[in-house]
Amino acid sequence: MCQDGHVDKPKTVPERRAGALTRDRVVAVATEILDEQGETGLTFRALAARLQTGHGAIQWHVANKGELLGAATAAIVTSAVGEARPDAVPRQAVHDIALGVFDVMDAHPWLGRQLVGSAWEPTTLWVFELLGRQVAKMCTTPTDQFNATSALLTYIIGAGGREAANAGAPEAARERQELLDTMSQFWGGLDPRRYEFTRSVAESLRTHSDRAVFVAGIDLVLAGINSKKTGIGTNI
Amino acid sequence: MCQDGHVDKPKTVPERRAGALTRDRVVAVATEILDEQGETGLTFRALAARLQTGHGAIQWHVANKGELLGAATAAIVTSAVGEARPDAVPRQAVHDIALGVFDVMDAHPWLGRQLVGSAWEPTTLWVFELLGRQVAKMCTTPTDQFNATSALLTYIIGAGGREAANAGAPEAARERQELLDTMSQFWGGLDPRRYEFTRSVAESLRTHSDRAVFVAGIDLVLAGINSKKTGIGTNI
DNA sequence: ACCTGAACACCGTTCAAGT
DNA sequence: ACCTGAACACCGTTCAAGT
Repeated sequence: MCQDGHVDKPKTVPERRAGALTRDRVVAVATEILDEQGETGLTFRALAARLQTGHGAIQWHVANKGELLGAATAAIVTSAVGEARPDAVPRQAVHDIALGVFDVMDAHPWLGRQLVGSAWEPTTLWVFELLGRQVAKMCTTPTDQFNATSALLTYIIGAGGREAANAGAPEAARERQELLDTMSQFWGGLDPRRYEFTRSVAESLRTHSDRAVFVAGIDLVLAGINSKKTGIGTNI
Repeated sequence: MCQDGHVDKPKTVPERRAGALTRDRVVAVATEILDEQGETGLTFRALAARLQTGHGAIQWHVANKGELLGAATAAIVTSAVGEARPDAVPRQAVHDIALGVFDVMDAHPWLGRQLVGSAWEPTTLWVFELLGRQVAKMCTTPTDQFNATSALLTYIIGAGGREAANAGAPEAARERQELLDTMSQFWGGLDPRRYEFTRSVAESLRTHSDRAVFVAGIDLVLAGINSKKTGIGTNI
């Protein structure tokens, strides 16, 4: 297209083609595909097609698919959870961290399963660290701190996994509210003898906000931590 | 081998071969393979080989792999979580349910990922129902009950997913304690400025029991529920 | 009804070969 | 060093054909 005359380009960018193939670019485009088509849509061949190269070339930058998914996960989550504001009270700081992870899991539904599957990868460890600093202000012993932080981490990541499962449900095309209406009606029609509780919360299912329910769970854990500190609620 | 004379067999068992191929048998053998080799080891071909049939035959009984995994999951979990003892206090009953799921996830590491991935399948819904009945004795409004039960379910299933991730870690062959020692040493050697908290709980990691940490998390949520009921701990 | 096995489309990964 | 593309082994699923 462009007529390329003899222009003295500054030698800052030694690119060899329009978009040089770097590991970052591979990961970025992989994230695009993941967001559009989910985990099953991401193949080395689809990735190669979009990057306009052979699929073998990609594997020079990332060894295998697991590494590719891991890198995409790390890039997103790390930038999502920043340092806590130094003046924030522990509860607020934990909210910030938890919701940071939650929102990013909501925006990239494939993230949930990925984070669940990676036990103590650097990304997970960093979230653990950030949560732990706040928990440390609320618990006395290291063991209590370890337990409480583990609980928060397990809950947060578990929520993401379930969010991902919901997003990838049978009819993903259907509207969320329409799906909740159908499910709520199903719950309401269950056998009262076997599903007395589920029936009783059918309306809550219909009107609930995933995010609000998520935060409510965080607050329950935090309240549990706090009640333990004050010595109240230990004998339930 | 056996000489088959004209024996009048009772016509109770119309079996056509030693082990007739039923859906239950397919699921049972699939579970065997899953326990031995994990999710990647379960293929229709491997299953067919062990069942001594063609791999197409299996697909007459179970339509696809998802259904196979779902059936295996349902069979195990349903039998693991029984009805709660009527005389148990809520906390004890929740422990029974939660530990029932945890132990079965621990025995079948592939279960975790499977339960995380199935959002509101009958199996999950049943655990939700059982948990909810106990929570209903501790919370007032349906919304609080819904939120609290969701939190417990998310935590329990999330824990199973992370357990599964740990079991499928790089060197699965290594002993658990050896792996914890290595990890603990790594945590202890982290940069004190970036990982002050993680460093401080390195010893807790080394000596912790997965099951105890799991229960501690359950108790935090329960304490949170209780503190909300008593109106204490709402302002953390 | 239940079972068989060939065939199809697709995948991750490897690797000899290029520049 | 970076990239190419053929080749390999393997998978889930389909389906015409048998009993």
